[in-house]
Amino acid sequence: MTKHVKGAEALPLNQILEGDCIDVMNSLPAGSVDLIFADPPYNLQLKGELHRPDNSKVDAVDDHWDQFNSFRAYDEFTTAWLKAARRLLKPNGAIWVIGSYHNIFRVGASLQNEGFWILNDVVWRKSNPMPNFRGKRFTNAHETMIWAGKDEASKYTFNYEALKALNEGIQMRSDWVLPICTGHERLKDEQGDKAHPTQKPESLLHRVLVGSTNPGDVVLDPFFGTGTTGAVAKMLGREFIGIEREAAYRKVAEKRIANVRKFDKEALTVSASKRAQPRVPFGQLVERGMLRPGEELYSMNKRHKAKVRADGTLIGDDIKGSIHQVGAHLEGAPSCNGWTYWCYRTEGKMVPIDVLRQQIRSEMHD
Amino acid sequence: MTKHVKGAEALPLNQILEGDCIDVMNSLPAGSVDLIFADPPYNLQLKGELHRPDNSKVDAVDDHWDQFNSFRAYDEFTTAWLKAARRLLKPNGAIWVIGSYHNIFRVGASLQNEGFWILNDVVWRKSNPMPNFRGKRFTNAHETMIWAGKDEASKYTFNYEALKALNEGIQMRSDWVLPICTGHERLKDEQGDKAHPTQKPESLLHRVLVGSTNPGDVVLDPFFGTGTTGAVAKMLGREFIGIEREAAYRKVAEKRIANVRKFDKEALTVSASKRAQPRVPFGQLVERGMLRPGEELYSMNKRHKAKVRADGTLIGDDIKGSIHQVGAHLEGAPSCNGWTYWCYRTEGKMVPIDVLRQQIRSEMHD
DNA sequence: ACTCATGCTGAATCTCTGT
DNA sequence: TACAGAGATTCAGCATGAG
Repeated sequence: MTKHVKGAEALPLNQILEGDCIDVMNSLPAGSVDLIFADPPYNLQLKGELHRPDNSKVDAVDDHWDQFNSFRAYDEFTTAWLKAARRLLKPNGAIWVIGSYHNIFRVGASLQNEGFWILNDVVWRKSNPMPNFRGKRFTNAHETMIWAGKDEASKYTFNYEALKALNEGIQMRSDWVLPICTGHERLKDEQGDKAHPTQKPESLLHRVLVGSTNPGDVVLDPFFGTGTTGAVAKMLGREFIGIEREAAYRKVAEKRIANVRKFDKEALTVSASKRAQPRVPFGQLVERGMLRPGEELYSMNKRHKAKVRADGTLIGDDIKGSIHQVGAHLEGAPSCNGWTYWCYRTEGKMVPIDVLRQQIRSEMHD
Repeated sequence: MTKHVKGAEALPLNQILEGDCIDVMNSLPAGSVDLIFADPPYNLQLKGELHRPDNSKVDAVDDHWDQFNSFRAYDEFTTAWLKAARRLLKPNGAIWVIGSYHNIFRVGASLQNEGFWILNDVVWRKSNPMPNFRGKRFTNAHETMIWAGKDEASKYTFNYEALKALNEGIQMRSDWVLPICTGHERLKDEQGDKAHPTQKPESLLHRVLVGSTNPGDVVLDPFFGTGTTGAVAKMLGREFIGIEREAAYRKVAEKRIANVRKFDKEALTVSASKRAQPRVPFGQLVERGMLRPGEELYSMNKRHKAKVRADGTLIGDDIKGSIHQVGAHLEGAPSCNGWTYWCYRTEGKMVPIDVLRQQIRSEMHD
């Protein structure tokens, strides 16, 4: 356990800071965190946790009024920690918040009110939920996570290809089927009771962190509890900052994280997006003699052809321009990826020109 | 189409009332309705056009009724119709509201503020959602419904046994897998285009009405559209009241409901659908910690090995990809079932990874 | 009659960089 | 900061028509 650092210069990485999360967050430098994962409390009875600015006492009131007041207190608490969290985020940072129907609607509305931009709501579908014993409602078999950018303009991190790979080649959906935290993973205290009432499974954080951070990113969890976020961040080679008020939770989390080993570097390399690959202008294929000026290219569907010019543009029957422009014009389409649209002839076969680009890229890695 | 009745004495049953839903609701007698099902505008805030990778244009929901100037304007609208709706409910009445992440958090918070008591949030998991075409977010594969009683004391209707029967003898959960409305069920206008941009599937309303109403109950839908609520209510022997502003939608709904026949009693017994073996992506074994990134897998014939990566892909000597791709490449085969090809080492023995998949599947049936 | 290939569509807040 | 241009991007289900 480490006291948090006063002053804005140093970021206390891979530590669990002690104290109230709003105070601690306000003591850290603005714009320094890549991702926040938050599992806020939603026990409306514990008004002490709820940070009402005025400690005004509510008169004896009917249930409805009292309920309204506890919602209002919860909203004030939510708004306060969200403001502090948003200040900490880098411009392209993002936040995840998890909750149930008791609090998630208030959290979501507050997120929007504070200027966060919701990207998805993601449903954690529990494969082994507790049944509804009295048979009066549906089995409460899911929790809701909200993923939001710092603002509408944020260029948030989204490792599309890695998530698609995790899902065996199909784009990852907004509903995730994962078991609740049980067995060996569930931390126990010295009496053998569960150390924390709502410990989240590491599988959930694995998917969140693989999907929305890169290795080396700073991940902050203002309601750290027994440290699932920190443990998974360490495994995945991300830096974490935890904040937790309760000494008992901090103690369990410290021990837990000390026992975690980071995965191999090789294992952490994740399927990369094409967007991250170096850009190769089409003209290079001509300069390098892979294609010759005057050579003809054919569209995938074989309905069109065009000639390569020395400057790396194409000329068709009634159009000249880039590989993309000519393709789009010929197809009457708003846009066209010329790399996959055009083929050249070699050894009697038609081969997409993207193969030549791949060749150049692989040479660049040598 | 019938004009709504002025005066509080008579309830206009099984009719579609014309006009703004708040005005019409306020003209009906208080405390007269058992259930409200509401599918309000989602306030999507779409900006530009969106094209599929094949360049076809997505038919966006850009209707005038979905336009609001601000969150505040949307909140005022929501609060107003919820107040009118709550007045109409009998003391033991309940409400369902459906929405997406664009609006559901604001709707949920307003419900709580107005004194409704949330019973469950229910997730409609779409079996065939529209993908995310640009690869920038998760597939938006679900919508959220909130089920709430008029107040905390309401003795709401919940047909536990009927729902359990619908679910092959297992308690109904808060996540429902149902397909979107397509094919013959999707209503068309005279031009053959979809009659309504957001028609809901009858299966969804079937489950809502079987679960939370009794035969003869009065069900009100203030955003009636093309009348799915009315059609299913009629089939199930419930009374409905619809409210709809747009004449075109009312016309389609009238015709639709006229063609609906109430089910025979036997027909209400739903045939059990055979459950397919759920697909388990290999990545889940990694997320769940059954295999660790960096761990080595061995081929059945022990001639090859490969390392697990954090995104659920494998990396071999000169190849990376899915368990199937890497297996096929190493064997020089056109395809390979990675589940039976790869083994992991545990307690000195080699065990096929398919054993781990079976473990996950058995958990899913609990 | 049956299979297979092709085409269309669904509540969607859906790009990034250089000039 | 607005604009232009490069270039990256899809799953399930149903309808239609060819073989």
